[in-house]
Amino acid sequence: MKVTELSKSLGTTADTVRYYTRLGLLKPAKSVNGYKSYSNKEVSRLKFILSARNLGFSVADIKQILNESEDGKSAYPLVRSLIKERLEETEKQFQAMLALRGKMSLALSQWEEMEDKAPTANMVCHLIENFEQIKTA
Amino acid sequence: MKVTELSKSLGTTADTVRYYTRLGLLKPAKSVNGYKSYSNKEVSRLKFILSARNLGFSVADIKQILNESEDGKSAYPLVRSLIKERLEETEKQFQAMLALRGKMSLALSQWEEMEDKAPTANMVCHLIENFEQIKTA
DNA sequence: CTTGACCTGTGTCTTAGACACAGGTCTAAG
DNA sequence: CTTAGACCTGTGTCTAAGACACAGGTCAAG
Repeated sequence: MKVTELSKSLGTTADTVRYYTRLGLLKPAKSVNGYKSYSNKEVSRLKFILSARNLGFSVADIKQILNESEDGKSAYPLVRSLIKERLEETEKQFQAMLALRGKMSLALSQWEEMEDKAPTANMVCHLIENFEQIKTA
Repeated sequence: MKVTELSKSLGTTADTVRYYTRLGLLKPAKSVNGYKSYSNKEVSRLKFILSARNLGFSVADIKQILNESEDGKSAYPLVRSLIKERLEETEKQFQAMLALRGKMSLALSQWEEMEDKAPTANMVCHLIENFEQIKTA
């Protein structure tokens, strides 16, 4: 399997495969011509990596997990603790986005009815500065 | 006003102020000793920048907005169209996070009851690979 | 006159790839 | 046999929004 071939067979890009290879997550053999050659085992690894990414693990997480399992250890404890961390982070980001979304759509709806106004000496854009003042008031 | 002074007075960091200054969003005068000196006008600008960041505008957006208003134009139309874009993006990211959060917490709850198992030849971590299979089945 | 707290510019680091580029390789057609 | 075009190679740079590091300059207090 060559790079593009592999990437397409799993629905990803050649650049992604190259990236993982650079990081040492995939270890293709070298063909005589210098092309990278991915075995079935590498295909499984990539499948794993993509699944894990999909589940919210970072590439660094995946590297750790792969290391554990290469030592023949069970990756379960690590996987559980990592996903807990990631879930907490996701939860925080989620709440932040929720708040931001609310703020943005409130601003947008307020602004839609207002007439255009030029900047003044002490204000760049009344919309934005006033919005913040109201909110914090 | 010196950098740290300014940053603290508006509840941000010196690095952030330096960053905006590097980008040309803030234009401090130079003191004799070479230190940057921020006027009241710069303080207002920073206040504006922080408000806009808070509302979801990117730094590049803000740069545009500042340019408009420096030309004495009203930034309103630009501000409205930018926030629409950003809101759409935020909405997409929000949905993505929502889905991810669901997937993660489902995985976590499933995994918590399972016993540790070592990796096998064709699977790095059964937890992850099986989870994806189930989901896509 | 030294110590410590502040400042300066500049450069590197972060994520997860995307994109570019110079050059090597393979395949098919002329 | 050659050449065009499609693929591959490694390497380097770019993204956002700062955080952090570092060598060196400046200042107030003791």
